[in-house]
Amino acid sequence: MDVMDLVEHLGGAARVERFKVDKTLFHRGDPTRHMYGVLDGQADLRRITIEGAEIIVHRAQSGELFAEAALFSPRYHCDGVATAGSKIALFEKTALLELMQSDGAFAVGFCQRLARQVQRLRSSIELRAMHSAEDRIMAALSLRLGDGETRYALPGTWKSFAQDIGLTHEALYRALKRLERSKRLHRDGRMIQLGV
Amino acid sequence: MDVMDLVEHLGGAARVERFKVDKTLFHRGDPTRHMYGVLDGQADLRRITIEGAEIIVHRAQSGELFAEAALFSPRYHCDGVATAGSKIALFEKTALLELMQSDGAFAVGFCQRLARQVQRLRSSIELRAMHSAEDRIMAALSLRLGDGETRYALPGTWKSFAQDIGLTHEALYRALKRLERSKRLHRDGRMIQLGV
DNA sequence: CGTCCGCTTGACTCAGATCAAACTTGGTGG
DNA sequence: CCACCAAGTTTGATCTGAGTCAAGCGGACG
Repeated sequence: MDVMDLVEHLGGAARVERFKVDKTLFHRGDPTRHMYGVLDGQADLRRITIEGAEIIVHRAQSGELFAEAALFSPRYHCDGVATAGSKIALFEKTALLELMQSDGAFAVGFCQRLARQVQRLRSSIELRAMHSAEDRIMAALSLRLGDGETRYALPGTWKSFAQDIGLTHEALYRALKRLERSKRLHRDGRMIQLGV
Repeated sequence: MDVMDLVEHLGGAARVERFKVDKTLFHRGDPTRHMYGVLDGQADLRRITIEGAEIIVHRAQSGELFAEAALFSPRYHCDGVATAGSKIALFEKTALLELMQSDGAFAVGFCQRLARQVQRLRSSIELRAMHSAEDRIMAALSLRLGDGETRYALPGTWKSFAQDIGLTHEALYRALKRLERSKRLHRDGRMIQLGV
């Protein structure tokens, strides 16, 4: 179930809008009306600390839902802001909850989506607990590999991979070079060959 | 909805067992029968990398569910191991899915639980993107504070707080001292007073 | 053709990890 | 009630590796 499936499922209770950079989607404290899904672009959930600094609670990329928690809270507890020109889907909270109540299959599908999210996020956290860049890269790749596989095609750029695993691109490139020198990994463009 | 609520909801399809340290709950590749909830103790989800190293995909603490993804997968893709003497609830996958299908309110409640998880995990990741220990501490505390509050009672030990935010306890204590010296925070045991 | 962006490498810095050690605190059991 | 042990707390010294700033290369795309 991807974001567009959700839009179709909800029919009139969902709509797609375009937002310009820095356009605010909702403010902290507003009553919750919508859950959102990024179709294209990027959006941030932000909060202001006591000291006035801004912290990013979540940066949603294309294909991600965000503000799911709004479904279960009467008010937003963060600000939502488009951080690029973005195409974003708005899902009416009440309609979504009703659909979940009444349509068992839909509810299961939605849970599945959330469960996968949880799984990905947890492994991402444990990954970041590894201090060595080399270990982090090897672990991240191992997680993406399925079942005895030893080759992997990077879906995005190396730079975005660096972000995914919480490294600067410089640190990534250097660690990759060390891994290649010690024959733990070989790469050709975006094809990666583990071990040898 | 906490773990014990789930046990009651599921009746005969849930049971509670005790596991000794290093007792394996399930192996990677086994057909999925259960989702789990830690009542007491600790359990790890682990995978072995190509190079034979063990990576921890998730460490579940008391009160947490784990292996939710098992609900939607025919086989476990990690090993599950108790890392302490633990009391763990086992929920039958099929019963859970059926209940979710047929009982709308239950499905919504389960989604709520997952949504909160997602929310917490995301903010935890963004938190770890902050490089300075002081910023990390202040941001973490700000997130735990609700709405104009300025005092906070730490639920666990400082050491466990350090783990939560991805610092060593030494780094935490030092940063706390700096924060106190610069009057950005005051603490008395486990009571924390922000700003002043 | 020029610009943007991903890629790559270099030099430097510093904050947090690591190892070590002392002290408090709380709980257990005799 | 006290001895004792485990765990949390606190401080010190040292080191390392990722962040940062800087700069050059090359391919894609308008």
